[in-house]
Amino acid sequence: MAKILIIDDEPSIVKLVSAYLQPEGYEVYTAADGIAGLKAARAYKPDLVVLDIMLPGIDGLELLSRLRRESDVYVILLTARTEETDKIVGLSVGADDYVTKPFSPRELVARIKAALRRLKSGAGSNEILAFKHVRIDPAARTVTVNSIPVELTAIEFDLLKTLAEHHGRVLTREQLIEHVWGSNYYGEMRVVDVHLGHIRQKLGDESLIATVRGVGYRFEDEVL
Amino acid sequence: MAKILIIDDEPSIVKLVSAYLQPEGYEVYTAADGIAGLKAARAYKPDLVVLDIMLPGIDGLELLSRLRRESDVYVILLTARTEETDKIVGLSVGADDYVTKPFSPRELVARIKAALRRLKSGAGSNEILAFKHVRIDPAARTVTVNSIPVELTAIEFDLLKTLAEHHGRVLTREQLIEHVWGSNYYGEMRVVDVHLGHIRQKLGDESLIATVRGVGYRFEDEVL
DNA sequence: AGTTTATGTAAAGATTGGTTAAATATCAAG
DNA sequence: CTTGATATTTAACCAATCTTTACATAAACT
Repeated sequence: MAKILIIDDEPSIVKLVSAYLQPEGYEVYTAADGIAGLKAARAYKPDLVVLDIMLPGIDGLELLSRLRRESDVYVILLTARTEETDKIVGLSVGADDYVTKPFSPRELVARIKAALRRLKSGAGSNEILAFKHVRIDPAARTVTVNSIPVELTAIEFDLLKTLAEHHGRVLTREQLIEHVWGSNYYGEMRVVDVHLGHIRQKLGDESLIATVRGVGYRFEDEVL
Repeated sequence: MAKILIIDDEPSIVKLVSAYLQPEGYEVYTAADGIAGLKAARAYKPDLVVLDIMLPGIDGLELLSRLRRESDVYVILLTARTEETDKIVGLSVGADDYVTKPFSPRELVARIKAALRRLKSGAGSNEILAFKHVRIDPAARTVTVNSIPVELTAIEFDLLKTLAEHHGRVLTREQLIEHVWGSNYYGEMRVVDVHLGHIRQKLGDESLIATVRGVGYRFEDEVL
């Protein structure tokens, strides 16, 4: 999942924010001063940086402007009060959002999520997928076989949609898990088999999903 | 796509903002003073106006108040500092949002997008929504089921309306909150469940709202 | 045949959503 | 400014459902 870098010298804040982010599945990296922050940003290539404006060594704004020279990463600035000047200067230097201390962790997490969602958008299209008698509508999350609606669970739907989006190509269990579960899944690969069994059962003979022994599964879009 | 009018006498700012907006597919019009701005607004009927408060000729606020007499267009005010007075006066005269200079083009673009998104989907249409036995009148904010009026609270109404406007599509709790509560809500997502429970209770079996487990809710417009 | 890989099934475990009730916020009227 | 009515939000519980694991069986390949 997404990588987040927190640059702040107050351990309590770093701890608090990490505690909120990690359970959500984010990879959280931290740095306690500007130099370390810049290095960490280069090393880990985070998707988002939470940056305290008050830092020992390099000042937060200075760090931000340096960061901007080499990266387009989304930066949320943490400012010490509603010092309006901080806000203005911060935004002019290139911050994407800012949160004033004291802040609610919940709000910060919400902003982070919103930002990442916005960044990621454009991933899965919402086009209707139709093959033979199978029709998949991602917007409505409905599936019909011969115009008869079929009820699928969330995972079953995502699995079928992923296969259909890559119709004609074999997808390994790992690839399917990457798409449907995301990269922080550490369970068995065999889950895929079980859910696929359920999909086949529900779609009947028209499931169009072929097994490629030793490799994975393929959604058949044409007769072979 | 959407039409945006920028009214500002500083060519550098006009250029900068245009440069950010045009690649996004917006039709961008510009005007360098108040008179031209008002004319342009009448001629092009933009969906959104970015208006600098400091203008030669007619002052920005004066222009805004004139504009308001004839149009309901969304206006983002560009103010020269964080003069709180500017903000307050601006909003009281009818601006919908404001950005302080110097600003990050990125932020301005984000706000424009957000505003247009909100306009397009939510408050936009005032058409009566009728499905099966449910009839929703956004202008009067009334709902009837089988011609019998049903009393809904503000949030319940907006929630139902939002779902009906996107009938046939699944909306996540986040999307519903974005529409009904706006983008700066940082409370629990489950609040949606509670209000939905109330709506269902009041509308009875005809609520037409389906739960899509693990995803969100969908307003059913046809039998599947 | 023997090995490997996939399928079907069932039961344990985890999530999710409906519901309720209490806490909090909002608003109008006194 | 209080009060009371109403609306909204939070939190908790529980039932329903989904997900995962495990294992037995079946099929495919060597």
